[in-house]
Amino acid sequence: MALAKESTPVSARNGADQEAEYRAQTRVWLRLLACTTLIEGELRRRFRDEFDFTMPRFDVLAQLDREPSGLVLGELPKRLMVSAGNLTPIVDRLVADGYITRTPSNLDRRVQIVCMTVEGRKTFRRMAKSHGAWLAELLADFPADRFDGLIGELDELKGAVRDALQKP
Amino acid sequence: MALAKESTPVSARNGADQEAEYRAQTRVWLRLLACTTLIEGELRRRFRDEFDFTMPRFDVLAQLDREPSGLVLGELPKRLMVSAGNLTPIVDRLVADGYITRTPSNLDRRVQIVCMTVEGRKTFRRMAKSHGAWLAELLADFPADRFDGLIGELDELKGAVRDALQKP
DNA sequence: GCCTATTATTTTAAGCCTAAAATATTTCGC
DNA sequence: GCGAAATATTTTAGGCTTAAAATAATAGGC
Repeated sequence: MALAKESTPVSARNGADQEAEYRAQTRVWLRLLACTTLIEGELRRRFRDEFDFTMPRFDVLAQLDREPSGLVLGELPKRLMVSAGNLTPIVDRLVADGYITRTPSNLDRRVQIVCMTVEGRKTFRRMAKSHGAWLAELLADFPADRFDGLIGELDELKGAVRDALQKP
Repeated sequence: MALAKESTPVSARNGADQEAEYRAQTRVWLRLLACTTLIEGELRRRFRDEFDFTMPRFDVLAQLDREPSGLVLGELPKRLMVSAGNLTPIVDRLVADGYITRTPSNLDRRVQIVCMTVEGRKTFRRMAKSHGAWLAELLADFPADRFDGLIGELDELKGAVRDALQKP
């Protein structure tokens, strides 16, 4: 089993092995979920308390910060891995608050371009700095020399899941 | 730096090191979030399509499945790491659907005991089986011999974050 | 040039989630 | 026993999320 990796068909294994792998997979998933929930909850709380802001709003600004000339609105749901309908009210409010602009394209009137304002960029940078510090605080007790290893594992996990989703 | 771990105070490091660690921490967080979002989204989709069910509802049943004699209602928010108010409508619906019962305690009329019904237990077991198979499918391409290592890292990460949250 | 399919976006319906306020009950100091 | 603090739960207000339907505009076949 130790060398079998994913190439061994499930049907070729005995029951005990399969059971053990099921348990390991479930444990990975539960740990992953617990870590994410824990960190996400704390970040959300701080965004709210410190800046009266939400993470989804911050995520939109983070995408636009990297695009000085703005972004086609339809690009946001893809990059943020959320549904398009979801973004409509979030973008609405960011526009109303003056952090971003939304202008229809002249070439294709279905398309809109969203772009950060000067005010938005300033606010974002201030929040991003705190965001980094919060993360540093939350992860301070994890050995720094093992970050890279963990990043590698998570990258591989992400790739494996993506591949599995691609297949059908 | 390689041996410094978390014991080196941030103030004692040079700027480049600190920058590098910030980036590593951010990468860990983004990978963690991406993996969780990816898996969670797919599981949610399948619960919906296959069973017309949601993950929060499944999570409640999963807790009750381990407690043959039921659980004090107030225990659920703690175990599931969600707010109490959140559970009220979820439990309401599970009761309405006949999967669980909710009975006031005779000793303390503030307290309620929730308990899975026979029907609920049957439904849960059927869904849990699929849940395990879905997870196995999604994680099939990740080397089986590295699950334990990843579980260990995630456990440590979770512990580190918990400790950091404890401090103030 | 018209009609259909496609694409971009918004709307709708339903459910999840939190924080904070409200309600109901119990416990405990006195 | 009485009243204040504590505890269990629900309600409320606000925001996020999805899937599916609706709207609007463009592109392409004929």
